[in-house]
Amino acid sequence: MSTPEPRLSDTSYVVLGLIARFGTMTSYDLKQAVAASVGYFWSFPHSQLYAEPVRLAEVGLLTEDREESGRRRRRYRLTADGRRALQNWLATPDDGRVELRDPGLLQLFFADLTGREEVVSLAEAREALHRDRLATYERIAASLYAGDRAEVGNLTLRRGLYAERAAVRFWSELRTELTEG
Amino acid sequence: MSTPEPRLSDTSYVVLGLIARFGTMTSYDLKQAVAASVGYFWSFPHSQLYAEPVRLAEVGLLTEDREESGRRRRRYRLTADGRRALQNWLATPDDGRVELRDPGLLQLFFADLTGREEVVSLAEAREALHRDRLATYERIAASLYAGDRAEVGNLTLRRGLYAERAAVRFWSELRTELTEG
DNA sequence: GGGTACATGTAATCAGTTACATGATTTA
DNA sequence: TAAATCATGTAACTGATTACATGTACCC
Repeated sequence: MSTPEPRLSDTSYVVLGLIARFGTMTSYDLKQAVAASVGYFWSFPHSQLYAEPVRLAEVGLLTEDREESGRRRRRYRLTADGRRALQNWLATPDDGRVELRDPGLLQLFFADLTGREEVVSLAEAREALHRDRLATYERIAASLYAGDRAEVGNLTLRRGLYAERAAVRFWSELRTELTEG
Repeated sequence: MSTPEPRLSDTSYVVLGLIARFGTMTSYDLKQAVAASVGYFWSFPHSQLYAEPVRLAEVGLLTEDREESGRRRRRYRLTADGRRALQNWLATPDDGRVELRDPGLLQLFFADLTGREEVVSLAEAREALHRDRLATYERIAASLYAGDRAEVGNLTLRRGLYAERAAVRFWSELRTELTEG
């Protein structure tokens, strides 16, 4: 209670969580881990994965331990406070907004300001994009399919599958309606 | 080609698009319009709806015309350049990232660091949230249902319906699996 | 041994958020 | 006529994005 309650963002929790999971990480490790997992639905540039741990170390949620030799990497670990902050966050369902941020949807929202042509190619492009992502997720799922379906690692992936299927359905329906209508 | 190609964000296009649609708008009008439509899937604080048009006016995509009397409101209109910029954007399918930003999903991603209890209440909370939103969208859809299903105004709403249904399915399945498994 | 890609970081800028502030209008 | 709420705006801050910079390893 002595420190003035540092404000933690979702980004902070990504960092804390990954370090909690893997024990010790450099910023580059974080970058890799993000790219291979959360990055699919929660991405940010790697520069944040350098800046954020520094902040977290400043407020005592991480320890920073810099190599003396060669690359002088900074290795981060969780402190007791860090673990507490993380548990605390995990224990209370976040009521933050869920947002489907899709520039394509924004364009569709303004479809009335443009021609049918443009909307058709928008729908085509977006359908293709989501089919791609769906395929990617399905490949990943297949490769994981030794394990239990409800295993945690698979859960966010499953969420991705559902979301992508909905997206494909939407855009392809739209395309059909526009070209056959 | 004389001006140095102002960088336009998605926010810029929301502003340009709404002004294109309605002709003349104050920042407050924008705020209202956003809250009632795009805001559902692309939100930002009202302060940006004051700041952004100022920038757009500076780079010549809007004209600003300030009331002399009483409230001295700024009324914005599209310039020819503004319309061109907008058409231009609409004519090229944006290849920007689609992201499902959901803090709850982030928590789920770190479910391995916590107990089953916490995950259950997370799933319950999220299921409830999405059922709510689904209900809202369904009410809106019902009230619009005089018109054609494929009418543009309804399209982003339909997208919302699909997305919310997928979300409800996901979280309620998860809850079931966790409590019955 | 020169090029290319990976690894690691910093700096500057800019957009987004929070917070504050106050005038106008309605309502109790 | 006081309180509450709507309307309108600005300022300060901070987090995110872009861009730059350079070291190290590997590949041809």
